[in-house]
Amino acid sequence: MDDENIEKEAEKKENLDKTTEKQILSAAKRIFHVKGLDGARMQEIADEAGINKAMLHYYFRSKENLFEAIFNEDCVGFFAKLQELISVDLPLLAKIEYFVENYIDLLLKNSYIPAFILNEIHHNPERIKNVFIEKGIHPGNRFIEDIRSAISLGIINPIDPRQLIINIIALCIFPVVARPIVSTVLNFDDDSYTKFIESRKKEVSKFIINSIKIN
Amino acid sequence: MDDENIEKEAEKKENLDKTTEKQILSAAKRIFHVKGLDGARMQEIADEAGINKAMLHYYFRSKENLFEAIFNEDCVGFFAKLQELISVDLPLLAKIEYFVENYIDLLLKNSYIPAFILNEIHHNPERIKNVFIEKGIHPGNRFIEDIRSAISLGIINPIDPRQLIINIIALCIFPVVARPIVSTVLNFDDDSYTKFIESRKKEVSKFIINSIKIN
DNA sequence: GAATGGTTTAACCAACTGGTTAACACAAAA
DNA sequence: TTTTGTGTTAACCAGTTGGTTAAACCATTC
Repeated sequence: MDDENIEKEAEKKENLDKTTEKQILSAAKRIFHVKGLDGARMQEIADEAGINKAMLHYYFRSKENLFEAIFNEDCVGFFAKLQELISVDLPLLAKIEYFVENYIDLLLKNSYIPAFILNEIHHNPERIKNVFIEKGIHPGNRFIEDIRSAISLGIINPIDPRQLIINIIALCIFPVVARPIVSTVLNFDDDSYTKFIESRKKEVSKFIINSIKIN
Repeated sequence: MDDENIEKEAEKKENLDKTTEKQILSAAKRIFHVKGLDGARMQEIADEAGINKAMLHYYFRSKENLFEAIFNEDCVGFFAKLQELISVDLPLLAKIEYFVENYIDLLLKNSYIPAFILNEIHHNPERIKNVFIEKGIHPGNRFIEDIRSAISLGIINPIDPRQLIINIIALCIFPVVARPIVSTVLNFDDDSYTKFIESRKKEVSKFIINSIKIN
């Protein structure tokens, strides 16, 4: 491969992130995340992507198709990451610490995603089933086994593993999803609220482990 | 007041619950709760109320006005109830038990409200500020004092009272808001999921108190 | 340099949306 | 009985929406 070819390859690779299709997807993501399926306008997405509205239909045929592309990608990415975090090979209590810290971090870096997914599922609960069926995602099972075994080993107090999992996830997600309410009620500005959630990385795992650990 | 008048008064009172305005409000509530502001159609609300679409505008002038009537009523009712629950005169740990049990009960009986409020605030965060400013709602302050005093009395472990409040509310609300996801992931049917949340009335307060109580 | 085929555009369209209007119904007041 | 004001309706309207189309563009192939 001579210099010229190398150059061309590099150029191609650079442009991969800027194909029309990817531009549409990233613009659509930004609009859908903020306005939701019903609130988003195809024209607005086209403007955001800096292209003609007809292009959206050329690449994705319909608004519903474009939306599903975003929604499914977000869901798969989000649940895959969750699955990855709970699959790390650590003893239960350390795993909980690891999970909480990294999950809150993930949430802070993708703060629109949880509310977006929750909203859209609330308006159309069938969607989530499609994602799980088509994409074959089954988070949780591994974690349930870890909890059962920690209970029988006398490491933690008996608890329904499903209740514990819900508790862990609730404590991580809620402050992100309810951010506008909580920060208003507790008089936080944007920056101090982010710090407040940051501090939950330690606080939440302390709170959970205090509750379940046998001394 | 003779018999005839008494009869008329009774009739009036009965019809109070069935005035056109109330019919509109209850129909609009059902539609907005399920479809949200952007997804709801004025025609659909009119059909649901069994009246002409022009009546909606006769009574509420615009979709936004009608929506705000519902949204504000829901918010005020919801936060007022929350405030009532945390204002009961009990020692902290008993208060937490009392709160969790009654709050989860409230959530189960109004299962659309939390997701509805969260969704609409996510699409328009300004809304919540209007509610708090106009209606003068300030939940939480009383509870924060209770927590501080329980810490200094050595009843519970030191914890940022705001963190504890968020934890309590998160543990109650999340399973209701994320119901479609959780019940799909954990393979619940509708009935068993309701029972699962019912059982959290005891589980959650146990979980919290285990975590903070000094033995 | 003509033909090819994927990409892009401006103009267009039918259906829908929130909102208006003018006429009508009807009970209470005059 | 007439008047008046509130409640109600069907028909209508202008603006918006998702979606289409036919022509133009442009790099590649022959």
